[in-house]
Amino acid sequence: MENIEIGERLEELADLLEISGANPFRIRAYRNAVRTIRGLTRPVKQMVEAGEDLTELPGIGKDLSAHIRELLETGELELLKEVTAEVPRELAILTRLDGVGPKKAKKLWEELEVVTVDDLEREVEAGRVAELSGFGEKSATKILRAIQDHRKHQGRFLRHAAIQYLEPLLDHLEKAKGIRCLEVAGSYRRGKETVGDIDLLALVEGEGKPVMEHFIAFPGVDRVDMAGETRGSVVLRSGLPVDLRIVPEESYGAALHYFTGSKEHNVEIRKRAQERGLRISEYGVFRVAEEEEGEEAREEDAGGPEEVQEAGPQSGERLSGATEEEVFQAVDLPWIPPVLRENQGEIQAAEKDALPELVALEEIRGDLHMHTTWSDGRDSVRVMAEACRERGYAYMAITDHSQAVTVANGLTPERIREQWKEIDEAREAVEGIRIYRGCEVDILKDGSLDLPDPVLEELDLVLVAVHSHMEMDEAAMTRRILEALAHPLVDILVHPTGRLINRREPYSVDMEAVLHAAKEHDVAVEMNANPQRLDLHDRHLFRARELGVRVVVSTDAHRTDHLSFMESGLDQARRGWLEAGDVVNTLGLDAFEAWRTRKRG
DNA sequence: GCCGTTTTCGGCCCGACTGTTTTCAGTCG
Repeated sequence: MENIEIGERLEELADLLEISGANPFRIRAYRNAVRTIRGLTRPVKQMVEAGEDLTELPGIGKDLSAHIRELLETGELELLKEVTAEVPRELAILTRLDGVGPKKAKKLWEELEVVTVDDLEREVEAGRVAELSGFGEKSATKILRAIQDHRKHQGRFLRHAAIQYLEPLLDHLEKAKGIRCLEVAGSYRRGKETVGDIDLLALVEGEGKPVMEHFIAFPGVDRVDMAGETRGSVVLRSGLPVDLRIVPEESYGAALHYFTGSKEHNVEIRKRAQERGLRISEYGVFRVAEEEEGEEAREEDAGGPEEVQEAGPQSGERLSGATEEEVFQAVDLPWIPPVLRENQGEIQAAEKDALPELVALEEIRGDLHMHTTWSDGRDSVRVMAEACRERGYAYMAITDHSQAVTVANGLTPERIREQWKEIDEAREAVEGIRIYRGCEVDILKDGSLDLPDPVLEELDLVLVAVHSHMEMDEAAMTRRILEALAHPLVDILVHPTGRLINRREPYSVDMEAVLHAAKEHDVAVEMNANPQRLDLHDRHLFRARELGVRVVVSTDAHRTDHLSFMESGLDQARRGWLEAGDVVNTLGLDAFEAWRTRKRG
């Protein structure tokens, strides 16, 4: 069983325990464990086989370690069976609906025997939900809307798409009176490949209310979910939910940190604050007042009308919070880049002053994956070369498809030789950039390559990829790819998992084995920057780095404007903690030339 | 259920907003 599946089972367990009313802290413990499992770069299975003690992992103690072992050994979990005997499994799905949490799901089930989303819709329409105590007309309407949203919008938004929907709103908001600063926080700022919603932060001078009114008056707003003094929430016509938070100057850094998240990172930071007698909220960093610490006990003891200072959000002595640096400083840490804030080791690394120096766009010296009119690209070799030179690259590779990819007009040995003439012409015409003859060679079903060795030998750079028979089982697919990696002329494995975000799942392949093979055969793996792909995933990149596998960040451009995908690719690379030294195409021309010819005598 | 410069008990991040309530529970991020 893989980490993902272990995480799913434990999460389901947590959901169901929550509905059944278990101790909230116990539930939190399960969720913490799920996070730990999901954040691991190695299969738990492997750790257990190697005799490692799982209780060494954060948030995993005796019980959870036993649960995980049970899942690995039997594929099942006794506790989960016991809980599902009491609470139907499907109820966990209901809590994914906006506005429906564990308490409401339980009530709907107990009072109306609602189990599925369809049941719920029927009961709402029959008017029975509105009659339940604790519910009402508004709740019922909200649930109905949540059901529609749930059906319409299963997946998250591609980051790339979200910013396009968002830009007109940003233009609109900047015209609001009193706005001094506007920033996108949330998972967008952390560089995530997809976003569920957009969190906007506005620094406002004076009253926040007019800004909130301006926000909800944006013509592209489809509906307003809420609009308070400091927080508002709308859904745009594109379906993109947008939250706006309005904060004063002295809180700006604390708010930016808080609304950037991740939630898990924030929890850790706040725990650290607590250990230091501080309280961090979106308002700033505060020293916890004496009265506050002993508050509970005092209330019980005295019980009188005595005036006790309210423990409001801004009580206690404000220490800082205007900048993010101040927030980190309060808990004795250096500023941590947003892309790392996932509580996956960045806090420990920051403590030891060992944060990575993340790879930057200025360090990229070439793009090694792109298509032209010779296969399925829009632009000619020469036009692509000029565009790459325009970006300041020192080198580039033309890598059209090979013959097996017929839908993309892949190149036969004869046609690729013709293409080389055109590449020669471009070399003459476009100065100041080295143009390599490459090819994205198909990995055939049996793991052999789609072009004969004599052709491969004449290429400057050999990329390999899977484009067909993606339904193979994991063992077969892994064998197929390992076979290709072992070929002595292969340089780069491109889009290694084949996923298309929200559209096609990765093919089943043992990525751990692939990365080990890449290391063994000195093959680089690609971070494909196409926004639909972003393949490899950040966890795999992290693992590649751990194993010392080289990574290439390339765009897979099919036209000149796709060359700008490099930016999104680097976001993903940074989320995988990559430094320039991990990325082959940061090498200068000479060093890259040395790498490129490492296998070519 | 986990964890420990509070170490085997007693804690566990913090606040906004809504709807259904008469002072707050539930949900969300």
